[in-house]
Formats: sequence, structure tokens, C-alpha cells
Amino acid sequence: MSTRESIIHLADQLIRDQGYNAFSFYDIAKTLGIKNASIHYYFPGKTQLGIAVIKEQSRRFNVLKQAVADKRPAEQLRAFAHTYAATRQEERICIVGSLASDLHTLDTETGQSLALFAEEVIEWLETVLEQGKKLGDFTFAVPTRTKALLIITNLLGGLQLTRLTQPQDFYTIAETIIQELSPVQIKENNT
Amino acid sequence: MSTRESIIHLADQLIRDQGYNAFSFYDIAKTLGIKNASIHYYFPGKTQLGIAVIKEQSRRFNVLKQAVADKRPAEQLRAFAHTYAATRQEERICIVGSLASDLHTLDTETGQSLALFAEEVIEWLETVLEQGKKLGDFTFAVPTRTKALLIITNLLGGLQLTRLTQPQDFYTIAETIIQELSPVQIKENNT
DNA sequence: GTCTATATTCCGATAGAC
DNA sequence: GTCTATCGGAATATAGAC
Repeated sequence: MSTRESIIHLADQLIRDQGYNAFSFYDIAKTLGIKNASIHYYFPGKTQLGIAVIKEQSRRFNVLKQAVADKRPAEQLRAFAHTYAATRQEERICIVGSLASDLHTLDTETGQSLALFAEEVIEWLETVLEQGKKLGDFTFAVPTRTKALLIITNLLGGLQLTRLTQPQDFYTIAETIIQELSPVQIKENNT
Repeated sequence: MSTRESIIHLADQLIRDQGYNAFSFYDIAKTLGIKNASIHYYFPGKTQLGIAVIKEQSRRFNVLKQAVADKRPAEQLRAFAHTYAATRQEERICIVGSLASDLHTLDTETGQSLALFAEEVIEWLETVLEQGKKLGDFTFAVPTRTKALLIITNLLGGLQLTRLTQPQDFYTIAETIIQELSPVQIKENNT
């Protein structure tokens, strides 16, 4: 991994761990064993680094998208949810949730880049849900976009809320999302 | 409103607008027409101010709780969701989402105070859902705590995600949460 | 209670040598 | 590409006068 890639990777981890306004160039520099000023060689300012992080997340999302494109909708959704579960295990949150929380402190470009990425994710999830419904794999009684919003907010919010409760709460949320889409629901006693 | 109360109120607004690590004592001081140092008279440090904000949110939550205690579960839930809708209109997010995003930069006490508040909200929502089910006002097929987690993450995450899309998306989310609990669902065509 | 003044630390950023 | 050195600014916090 190049220095540039390492910087982006670390910035991403720091943003999703501590928040955009809490991490510093020095945090990255000390980990990489370089100096503060070297980061400015790759990124003129914090804004450009932030945007690079968003673009990298978008790139990785598209890699996932392609990797599961031929699979069943249920499996696509499970792969998607799994990336959040992995994030939960790291005690981090997702990039959209982290930067949306700090939105009013970000440059316009950063906010636009983030909004673009969020819409990418929503629209992909919409197509997965739509396909699942057509195939009879999914059942849901609200508009597709609404269902997509509900699922994403469950995952995004779940990463944050369950930092305050227990990790298990997140896995319960993720499993429930998938179970509730199943057309064959075994209705059990629930206490 | 006393100076102390004004400070807490402004800190709350700033935390939910810009984030804990982005607001400064000066932001509050200039609005109140006082000096930086005066805030330290009321709160020794930022940590104590942050905790006071959480406690005030908890107090106001309990006021709401008492105000709707005699009403039907559906109306209690609607009043709860309405506070989030009002927050959405201000372009802010909820205190739990904001501080949970910054959790790893907060003092232990602040984190504990926040976790306590989050659990208060979850448990109250559980009792409302449970009552609604007993009365036949609500239908849901997952454990009560799970349903509470799903609803709260929809609202918490909705405030953040819809900063990037449109305000209407949030209202759709909030309305859908309530509609989906209704035992008499008119299943319409959904595209 | 509120002020002035200041201490201290940290951060993003830049100039210029190597 | 990476460094040293430094600038300018901002933030939390404290001491002490009024």
C-alpha cells in the first residue's frame, strides 16, 4: 500500500472512530512514522483528504456491488449488512453517519461528495429490494425507497446506538432486517 | 432563563448542530454577550457542560413522558416521533446520535451519562410498545426490545441520513414507523 | 458574577532545505 | 518525497481584579 493509500486508510479509520473534527494530521503522521508536513504533499488540506476518504468508500462499495451482482437479492443484502457488522466489531461507525453528524462543519464540496455517496447506496439498495420482490424473495408493504431508507437508518443508527448498549443489539438489528423481508415468516411468541 | 440555563440550551443546540468537538465556549459566549471565562464559573470544563446538556435532555424527556402518560400508546409514540420531526426542521440531529458519534473522544463520565439516557429512552419505548400490543393498538412480530431498537435507529439515523437527501425523507420514515405498527394495514400497491 | 489578561496546548498550513 | 522550522489561529483553562 502506497503512502497515499495508507493516509486515506488511516484517515478513514480515524473519522469513523473519533469523528472528522477530532482527528489530526499528527494522528496519521505518527502512525505512519512520517511528519505532519508530508501529508500536505499528498493532500493540500483536510478537506481534500476528507473527500478522498469518501471517494475510497465509494470505490469499495462499488467493488462489493460488482462482487455480489450475480447473487440472489437476499445474499446481496446479507453481504451489505455484513460490512456494517464488521464495522460494529471495530467499534466504529459508518462514514455516512460520521460525516453527516459533522455536516455543518464541512466544506460544501465534502458535503456534496457525501450526499452523492449516500444516494448511490440508497439507489443500489432500492434495486436489490425491487429485484427481491420480483423474485418473491422479499416481501414488504411500503414503497421501495422508503424500505431502503428504513434499512439504512437501522444500520447507520444501529452502529451508533449500540455503542451505548451492547454489540449484540446491533447483530439483532441486522438479523431482524433480513428476517423481516422474508416472505415465509414463522411467527413465534415474542416477549 | 438564567445564564446557566442559557448556556446549557446553547450548548445543546451547538452539539446537535455542529458536534461536540466543533463547538467552543466562545460560540456560546458571543451569543450570550458574555466572555469566555464566565462560562467556566458555571461549568469547570467542557465535560461538565456536556453532562449538563445530557441531564437536561433527560429531564425534558421525562417531562414529555409524564405529559403523555395517560394517553394511548399510539399517541405517546406520535408525540415522541414529533420531537424528532421538530429536530429535523431545525436541521439538527438528536443528542444520542451526535454524542455517540463522538463517543471515543468523550470522558468516561460523559459516555456513562449518555448510555444511561439512551437506556431510559429504549426502556420507555419498550413499555409503550408493550402496552400498545396488549391494547391491540400495535402489531409487531419481533421482540419488544428489538422493535424499540429498530424504531429509535430509524429516527436517530433518519435525522442524519436525510441531511443528505431531503427533509421529506425523514417525515416519510417517521410516518411509516407509526403506520407499520397499526394492526389494520391497508395493503396498497407499492412501487 | 463577570471581567481582563494570560498560560498552555494543539492544529492546519507553508516555506524552503535536502 | 520527506524533512525542519515556523507561522497564525483557535481552543480550553486559570489567576486575579472589580
